[in-house]
Amino acid sequence: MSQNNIRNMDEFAALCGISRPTISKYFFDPNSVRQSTRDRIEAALKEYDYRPNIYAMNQNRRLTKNIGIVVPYLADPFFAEIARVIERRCIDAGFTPTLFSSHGDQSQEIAILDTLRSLRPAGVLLAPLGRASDKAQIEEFCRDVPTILFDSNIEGVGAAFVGSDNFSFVSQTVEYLSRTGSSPCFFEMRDPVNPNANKRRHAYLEMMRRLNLEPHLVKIDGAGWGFEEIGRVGALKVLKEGLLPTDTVLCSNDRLAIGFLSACHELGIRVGLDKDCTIRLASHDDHPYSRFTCPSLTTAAHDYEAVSDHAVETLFRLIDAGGKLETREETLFAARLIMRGSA
Amino acid sequence: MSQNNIRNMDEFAALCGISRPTISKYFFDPNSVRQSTRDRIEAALKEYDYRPNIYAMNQNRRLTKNIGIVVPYLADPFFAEIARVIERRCIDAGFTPTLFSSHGDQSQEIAILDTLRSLRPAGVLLAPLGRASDKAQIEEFCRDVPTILFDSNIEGVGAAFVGSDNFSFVSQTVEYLSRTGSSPCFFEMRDPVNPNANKRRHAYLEMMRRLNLEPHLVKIDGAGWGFEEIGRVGALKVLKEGLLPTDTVLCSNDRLAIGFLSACHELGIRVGLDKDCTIRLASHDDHPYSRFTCPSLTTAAHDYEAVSDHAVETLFRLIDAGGKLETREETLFAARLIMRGSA
DNA sequence: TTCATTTATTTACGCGCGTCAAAAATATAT
DNA sequence: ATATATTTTTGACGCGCGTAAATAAATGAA
Repeated sequence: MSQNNIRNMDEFAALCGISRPTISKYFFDPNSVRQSTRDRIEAALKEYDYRPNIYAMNQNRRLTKNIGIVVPYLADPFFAEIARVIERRCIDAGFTPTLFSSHGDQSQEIAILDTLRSLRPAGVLLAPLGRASDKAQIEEFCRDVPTILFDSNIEGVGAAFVGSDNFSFVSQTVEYLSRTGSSPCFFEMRDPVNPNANKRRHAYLEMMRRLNLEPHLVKIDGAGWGFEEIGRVGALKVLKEGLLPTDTVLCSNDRLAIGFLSACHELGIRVGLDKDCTIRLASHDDHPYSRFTCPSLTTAAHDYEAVSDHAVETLFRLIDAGGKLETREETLFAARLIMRGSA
Repeated sequence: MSQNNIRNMDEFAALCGISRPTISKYFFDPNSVRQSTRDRIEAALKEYDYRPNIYAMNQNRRLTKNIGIVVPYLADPFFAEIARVIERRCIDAGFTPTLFSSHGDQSQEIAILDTLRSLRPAGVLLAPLGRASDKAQIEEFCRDVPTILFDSNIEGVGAAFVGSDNFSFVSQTVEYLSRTGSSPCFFEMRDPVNPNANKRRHAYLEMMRRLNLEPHLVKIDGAGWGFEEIGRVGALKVLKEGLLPTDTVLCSNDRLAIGFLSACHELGIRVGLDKDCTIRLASHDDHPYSRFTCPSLTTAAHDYEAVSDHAVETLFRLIDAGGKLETREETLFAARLIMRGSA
């Protein structure tokens, strides 16, 4: 590899002895130039390792190879993991994904949409903040940029939604818990930021009705994205004040459950199925850490791969279709019950 | 806010009745235009909400407002958290950070460096993969782009390094553990990806020497970034085979410790300070989840804020200085011992 | 071989913006 | 009021690249 003095496509074209537009064509699709031309270009590429400026490319392309990925809170390993899988799928398909985190902040989410417009992405995979989102802004963005929503739905917004079927999650955990022991109460935040939480509550109530069991909602206070701490503090209060209506607790999500476990340990309350355990605990999400808690968490697992794959696939279909889909698709994936030590 | 038909700066300038270059100047620094001009521009901004294309801006600016942030593995909450803090600092300082994760993959890390060149960032904050990094490529990148390394050092590469003082971490935990009970063995991966792990081992050996205690290294197998699982499997093996030389275990990092805890629970071994506990466990990093484990982890905490602040600050200084610093600075922050339930 | 047809390449212009040097406007000093 | 110094503004060009239309080359049929 010689000195990498090549600063732009013009210089590289000159070194090849080929006009720049032909080089440009090659980079868009290597098969679109004659084989002999392609060989010459690739020989030159080997010698001087030139790469076109991706942002200059995107400035003028009819359709870029960019994809925007937006998650509400990247410090949540759940989103970190799903982002990782999605990113890989995009790269494998020859796209250039750019990852953004709203960090739980509305103004941040709006700023990201703005940045995304500049990026001129072929498509966007957006997991909105949920309740905290500025619906109107997102709606407007989706009108301009081909967008697939995932994780958290906003009715009628975006070309499609890919997520998990909350009823499937809750029905399996409720059914399992009430079949194998006393019926569960539902442990959740009073004002959940995520719409999935509401769907899960409704699913819980509906399942309890079907099973002819009395439902108990245990609502705890707290705001923000520090769910473990919220769960811990909430559980401490509930446990200390004896407000727990049953010995079986179903948490809305794993992060709350992790906090709940922490509170139990603090109070010397044993959780699980062993003789000396007084509480059974289950939850939803199959958070990356849920198998390492003590005891490990019984939970309903997202089909991470399926959700990621289908979201990406739908986006590619949307891009191929020119940015519009016949009808707005909503795809929900069922959960898989994972029985571990906690219930 | 009227119809947002404004597609570029020209159109916006026409609507203002001001020349485009003046508008451009305004966006670079609102104070650089006359007050009356500024008022007219800002009035127009209110009416038509125009925003310049950030990537087109960066194409030609002498110095952009972009900052690249690269972490080795974003699904690790430690990096997610540090990235979050750094991102915020950059935004607050008027920069546009773009976050990249190498996902533990060398080719991915190299691809990111390539993308970063296209982005023309004013500066880059890079946490390298460590052992898996292509040192030569990173070195070359650092010659072209003002770069601060953080978390994981590469000798002589980059304008500065900001990280944690591993000796401070280990000396505090070793001192505490051996003062309050039997002396610790050191639990770590056989081939750690991260150079900090090596520094920690050396620090452990050195501390044990100083305290005149016999050191014990417990090395476990495993590759990749799934540290919890590696720790769990490794601990299971060690515990089952009775290979643990002492009842006090010091893990190289919290994620391994989380796996260790999980293994103990699986085997019915109680960890902590209570009467019925047979093992004490401590670790390093103050991982976001370490306070929610059961028992909560005694650990040596990074000063996240200080590391983030100083890294960002150093980068700004580097940018102001035109991309070169007098000498390569290495700043290490001391740890803070956090005593919790596990030891 | 010749002419029509297909494919490859080039010319010329555009994208959205930054930036220089020159011109115009304003401020300051006399 | 005039001359000088100091902003502000503008015109012209450039950044690195994409792309339509025009031209040239290669291919194939007769």
